[in-house]
Amino acid sequence: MGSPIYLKIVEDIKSKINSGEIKPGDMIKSENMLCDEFDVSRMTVRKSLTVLASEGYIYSVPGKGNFVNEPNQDKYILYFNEMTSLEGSVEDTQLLDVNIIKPTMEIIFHLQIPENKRVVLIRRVFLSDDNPVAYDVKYIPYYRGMPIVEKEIHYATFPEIVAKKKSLFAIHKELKIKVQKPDEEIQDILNIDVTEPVMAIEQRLLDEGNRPIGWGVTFFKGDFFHLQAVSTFVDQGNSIY
Amino acid sequence: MGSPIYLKIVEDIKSKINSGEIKPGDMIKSENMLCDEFDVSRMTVRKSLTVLASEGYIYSVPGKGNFVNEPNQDKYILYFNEMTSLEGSVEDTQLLDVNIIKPTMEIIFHLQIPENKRVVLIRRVFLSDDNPVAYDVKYIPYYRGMPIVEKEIHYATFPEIVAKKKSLFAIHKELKIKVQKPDEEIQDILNIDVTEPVMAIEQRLLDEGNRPIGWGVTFFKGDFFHLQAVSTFVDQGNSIY
DNA sequence: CAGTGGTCTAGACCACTAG
DNA sequence: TAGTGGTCTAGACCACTGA
Repeated sequence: MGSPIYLKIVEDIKSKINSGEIKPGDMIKSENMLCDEFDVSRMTVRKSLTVLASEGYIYSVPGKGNFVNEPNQDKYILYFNEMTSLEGSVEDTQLLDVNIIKPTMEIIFHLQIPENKRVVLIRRVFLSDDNPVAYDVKYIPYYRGMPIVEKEIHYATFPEIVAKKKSLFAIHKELKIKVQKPDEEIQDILNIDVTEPVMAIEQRLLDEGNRPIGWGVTFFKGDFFHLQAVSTFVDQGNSIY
Repeated sequence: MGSPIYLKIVEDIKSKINSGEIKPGDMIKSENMLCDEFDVSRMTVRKSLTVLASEGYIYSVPGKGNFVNEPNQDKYILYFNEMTSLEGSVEDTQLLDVNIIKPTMEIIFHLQIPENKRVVLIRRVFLSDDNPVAYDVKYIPYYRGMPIVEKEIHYATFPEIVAKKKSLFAIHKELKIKVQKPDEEIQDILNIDVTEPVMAIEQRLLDEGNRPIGWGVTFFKGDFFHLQAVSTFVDQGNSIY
């Protein structure tokens, strides 16, 4: 009962959408009509419509009206973190090496750097019960004076490694998720045979200007790993707060 | 230029956050102070703060102030659709069978139904160049008069199958993504041997009241499948529109 | 208590769309 | 031209936090 008027309007319109009374593509009542219907000022109605729009229910076209959105069926929220996404989580991390190398063509492509530019290579193994469960390879463009402190790299996630000073807000990330038959190197490191499938998660980090600042792949032993995702368009309990 | 004042305020605060001038946990200027600073009314300032909050940059605590959020490092947007996520996309679908069956314990668990309730089983194979690339199994609680029309099921996605009449807005979905060694049935259907890894994507559909209304798994041949995800917290070009 | 954010009003002017 | 949404104002009252 204590809930504000604008939320009542939000609920009213949501229920009309959920029940199918108004369908995707339909125009909803105009703002002025809603003002009359609920006997409120236009700003209050607009507050409601802002909420509905930010939750993806409607969109507005200036000069025409507000319209019901197509539900975005294929959109999910995914949580991923190479350090914590493992079942039972990682107990220890083993830093295989940190090296400054000449980039391969693949690395040049992914980091979009000149051929003569050097690259920092970081290789780690994640352990659970003293058994290797993931193998992690990362490439970062090298610049003079870069602080490559083993201790810092040991337990850091990729964005943390790259963004020593930058605000993490500015970093854009892309994941590519694949299954893979382990090659000999991976079989060796993860102590598995060729029939054990591996989840390969490729991470690309980009700065504000969409310039690559890091690229890497983490190979997870299949039986120690899964991802979960949930659809958007969840009525988040009308989270007051 | 032509851009409204409230967007200038948004940009100003965003740049202070991105540059690190104000950091996660910091309180930003109070609304009244921002009114003075930009010489605008409070509603205009609040419009700006609403935008920043909806994009995840800030949150507000009544009686205290507005605070900079921790960037949600681990959150990604994932797009998935069992019919279109395959490389080169599916050219054809083969409906193996549609049956009404007695549920196994696993199905009872996932659909949260009584033991004596019957379940509709749908099995499909997705083909590309006449080769099987995915095997799809779905379970839906059976109710009398349910229209199980083979033609409809042939090319439909899971939510479409379940939500014949309901609005798709009301459906909540969960995905579980795993790699898997193919068992003999899958080897047979996808025409692969045990060394070929398989991506298993489990889908759970829930209605408005979080009651399960569908459960299923799609097994993708590894070399024909990958997923992509991008970080949230993207400055979506300040999409005016 | 003074200060904060949350809600709401009753106006205003603008640019856009469509008949 | 009438109707739509987009922006903005200058107030108001409220509940809440902290000194």
